[in-house]
Amino acid sequence: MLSILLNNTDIGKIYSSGQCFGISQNPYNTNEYWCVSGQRFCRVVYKSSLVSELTCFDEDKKYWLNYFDMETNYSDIAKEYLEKDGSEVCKDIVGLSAGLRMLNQEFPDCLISFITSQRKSVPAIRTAVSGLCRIYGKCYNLEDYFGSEYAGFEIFTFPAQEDYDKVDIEVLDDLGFGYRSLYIVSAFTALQSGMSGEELRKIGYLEAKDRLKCLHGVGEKIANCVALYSLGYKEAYPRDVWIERFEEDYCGGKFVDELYDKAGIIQLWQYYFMLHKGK
DNA sequence: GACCAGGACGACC
DNA sequence: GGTCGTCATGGT
Repeated sequence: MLSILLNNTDIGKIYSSGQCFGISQNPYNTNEYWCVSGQRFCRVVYKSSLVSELTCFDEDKKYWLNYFDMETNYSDIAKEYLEKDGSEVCKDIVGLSAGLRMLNQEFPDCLISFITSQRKSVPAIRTAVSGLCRIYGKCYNLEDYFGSEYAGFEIFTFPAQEDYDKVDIEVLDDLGFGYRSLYIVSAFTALQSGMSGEELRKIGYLEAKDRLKCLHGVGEKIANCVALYSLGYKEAYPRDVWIERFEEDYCGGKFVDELYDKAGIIQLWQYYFMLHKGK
């Protein structure tokens, strides 16, 4: 295990930004978070408003630095936003978003999570996805890697490719997926029969989005979330109910996302602002 | 015990 | 092309 300090990173804000449902908070220590991505996991501890500490396996260091998007300079994007937009509110949005980063998620995790997300609250999405991992993922005892103080703590990774065909619709029903169970099973079938993040990253944003929308339960919004959060298409600008409220309240109806080649990151800030302003 | 949830879909017009 | 009722269940 190795530990690294992540600058300009607030894991608490990342956790409550609605972009990822594979992060859990230690109920006994709310400064401590556990991240699952694919078949990997790590610990991240909140140190201060601009510093978090990552602890992971030595060989996964590069993976997690990319996962937390440490190469991207967010102040450049903020500067462009402030210059082009010019409204009063974008100062508040940029200020509130300090330390918030956009995670580079695994394609399968992201696809399944956001199909689950429709008509569900964020806590309910977390419960359902973590249940899926508990049944079909691999179990790790944290005590083995982080010491005796973690006796009894277990973590479950996302299901691996070779286990996709084991996913059963009745189990999903029991886990509370509701009417989305059928969507999830067919998405796993698509993943197993060749649909991959690698290919979707090659064919361009619009073509990738069209292919995603061919899946049952994937419409414009979810396709945009998957394109943005797991395929690297930062121009994607998912419009959910909160962004529509934002556009109505602060933009006279529409935010001109076409002005920005990384509009999706600005969308993450705006979404976070709508959920946390005045708190 | 209502009420709503980071929407999508099919049936209609 | 647009609108509208329906979808199954967990949180609050």
